[in-house]
Amino acid sequence: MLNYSTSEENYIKAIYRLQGSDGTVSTNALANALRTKPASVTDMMKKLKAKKLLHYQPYQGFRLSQEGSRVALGIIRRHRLWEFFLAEKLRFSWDEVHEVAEELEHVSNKKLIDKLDEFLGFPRVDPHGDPIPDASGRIEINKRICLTELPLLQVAIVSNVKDQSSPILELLEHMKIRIGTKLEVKKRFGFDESMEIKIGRLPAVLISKQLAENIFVKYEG
Amino acid sequence: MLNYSTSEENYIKAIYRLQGSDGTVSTNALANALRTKPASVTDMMKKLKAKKLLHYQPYQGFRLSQEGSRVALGIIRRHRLWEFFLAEKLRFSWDEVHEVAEELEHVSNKKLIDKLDEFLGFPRVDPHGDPIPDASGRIEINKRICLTELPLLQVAIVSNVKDQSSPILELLEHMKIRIGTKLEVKKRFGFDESMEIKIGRLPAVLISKQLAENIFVKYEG
DNA sequence: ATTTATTTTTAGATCTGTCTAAATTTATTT
DNA sequence: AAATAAATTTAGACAGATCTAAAAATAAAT
Ligand SMILES: [Mn+2]
Ligand SMILES: [Mn+2]
Ligand SMILES: [Mn+2]
Ligand SMILES: [Mn+2]
Repeated sequence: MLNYSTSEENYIKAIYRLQGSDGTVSTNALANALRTKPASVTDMMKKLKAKKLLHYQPYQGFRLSQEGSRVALGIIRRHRLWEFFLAEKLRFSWDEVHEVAEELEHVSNKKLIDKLDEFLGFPRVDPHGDPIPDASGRIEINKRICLTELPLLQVAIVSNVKDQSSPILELLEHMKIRIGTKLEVKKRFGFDESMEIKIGRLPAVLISKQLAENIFVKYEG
Repeated sequence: MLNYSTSEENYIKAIYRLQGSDGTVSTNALANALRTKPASVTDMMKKLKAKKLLHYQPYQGFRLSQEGSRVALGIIRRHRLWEFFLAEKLRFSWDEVHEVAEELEHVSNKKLIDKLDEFLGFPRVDPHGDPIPDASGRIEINKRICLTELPLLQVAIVSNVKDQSSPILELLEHMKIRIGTKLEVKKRFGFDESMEIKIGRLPAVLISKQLAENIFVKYEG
């Protein structure tokens, strides 16, 4: 269990996110995600390769090694547990937690995190609906579908929101849509790809294509 | 409200501690406290002077400016609030909190700390009995005296323990002495400067000079 | 298959924080 | 008051992380 610098951790986490379920990540994509320059990425890739955290051949992109993925899941665990703590215990709103967790995630004391997990009651998802890896790095990969693909009249539960910024939160709160909300799509309109949805017994409302694209749902409770 | 690096913050905090109530701190003393080298201290002092955080003339030692003290109190506030959180909410023991707080203290988000303070119920002292500065940097300077100077038969309350390591905790727990414990000194023995103390209605016990020197008490409740 | 455009890497610089070894200043002794 | 000792600063080096500008490799277009 070596320790990695804040910078190394930010690179590892970004690669994990970009590579999805086993893709390869390019220098430019990573530089863009981290708001840094391609030359800096190449430098860091050499360092992380030397530490055996990723596979990398010059010009061929990179992907995390098994150890790299393990490290990434540890960072994501810390990030999401802190987000849960901030939202649940300190009453931060949904769009404020990410920024603070971005710093707290780098305090990597195993006991701290495991005790925090226990204190929080072993939460399964963070305030954005993203799953929290457990102490051994296991993460539940529940199959979510985008609201744009949910069959008509099929009841589903909001499990996740892609964009996690302040403006979308404002809209979702106004629409009374949050993680865990049950809803169904009544009708889709081809003209602007807007759709009419019904939440519980509330009157049906219309939501835009842009909003629907950011809402992910799952079946059952 | 500028932001300072972890390194700068560690220097500022150490100077604050060493200078006590307005003394001047020497290069060697600071190097020793931070387990670094005198040359590194001189380098950093130049930087902190340029940022107007301290007064410093070469060869003449240094002391924090008003702004430097303000920054120091902010760091101490964060440190002690996290220590309280770790002990009270995550059930860390007394000697474990410091190390973790040493890292958490550098996450300097004002809202995070003020919300944490509120969540914890605005605690006045950390798990070692040290006072916690409030949101505006005020800190209560309660006059504590060392157990070695407490007059005989004078009841007092344990308010603070100087050494905060694991071995002293073990001994204090065995003796049933903790922050808030009421006790009085029954007798002092010149031979080894040990003393007999009485805690509440428990039978009197003997404690060593070394232990007494690390216990600080205050009068009244 | 060349040429052109894009992506990626290298070369060289800068900034922070640290170190060792040498020089300088201040304090202490004789 | 000199000489010696101790404390402090300077000089020069190095590692981590970043950048700009130039070179090299790969991909796309003609
Ligand atoms: Mn981060
Ligand atoms: Mn999240
Ligand atoms: Mn620290
Ligand atoms: Mn403390």
